[in-house]
Amino acid sequence: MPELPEVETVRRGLEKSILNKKITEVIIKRKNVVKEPGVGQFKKGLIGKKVKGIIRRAKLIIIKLENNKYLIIHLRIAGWLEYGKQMEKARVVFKLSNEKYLNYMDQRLLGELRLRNSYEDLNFIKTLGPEPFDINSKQFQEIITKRKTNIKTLLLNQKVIAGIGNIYAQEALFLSGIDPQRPAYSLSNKEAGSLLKKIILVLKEGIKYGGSSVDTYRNIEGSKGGMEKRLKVYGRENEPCFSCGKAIAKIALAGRGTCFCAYCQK
DNA sequence: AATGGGACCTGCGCGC
DNA sequence: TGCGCGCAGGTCCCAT
Repeated sequence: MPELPEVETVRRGLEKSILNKKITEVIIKRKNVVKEPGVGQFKKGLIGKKVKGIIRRAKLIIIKLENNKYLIIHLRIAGWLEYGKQMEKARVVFKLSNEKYLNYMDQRLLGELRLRNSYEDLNFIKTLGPEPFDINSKQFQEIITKRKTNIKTLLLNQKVIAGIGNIYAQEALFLSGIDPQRPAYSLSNKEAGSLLKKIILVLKEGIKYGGSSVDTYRNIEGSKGGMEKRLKVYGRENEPCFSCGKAIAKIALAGRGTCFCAYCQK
């Protein structure tokens, strides 16, 4: 799924659905998705515990429990969480004290669940860059203008800036009129400032419309997002640019599909 | 130090 | 219809 807006949408949904509910049962159908601890300890640490908080950091959902343990969920590419009835295709099911279920769905089995005593010390989290909302344009300039990689690939590097993925990177670059292939250091201060503004704008728009359901992503209620209809370049190869009308191009950067308008983005 | 490619998985759509 | 291939919202590991 799941880039920052989708994960934030999930976080808000969880806050409404499972906060202060107790986990009464954990059914693990695919034990490989539970990365730590072992499935026995995983269940034992969760069953009978009340949910005390839902945190998002980058693309991670962090569920705080009353025993001060944290359930850390990374949805990776195809994961989502669905609340309500128990689902047949769920990989892990959490039964709650109100007789409802939280289903961990993940067609491709690339997602990860962890139960830990803390989350800040998880290596991935420790090495994350700042949230886009937490930096100003000067800090953003300092981050990107030292780097040689193309700007689009840099935006996907979670250690540089956290939460942006392949959809929103392409959208932000289109909105700021910057060619995704440009070396990061070649951006002027003005361009860097504009890019950060557009990143924040598009992420906020994504949150406002409940995320993008390009493929498997669903919100807590199992519904699609509304943002996928508002995307300007992602998934629009050969379709007309909304600004100039010429065909949207698609190239690969660091192995990832990248759509952009070669006329509007310089 | 930083970059690119492959690996991890499954399922879908496309062309032949 | 059936099959093989390429591709998919993310991140890690390894060789260079």
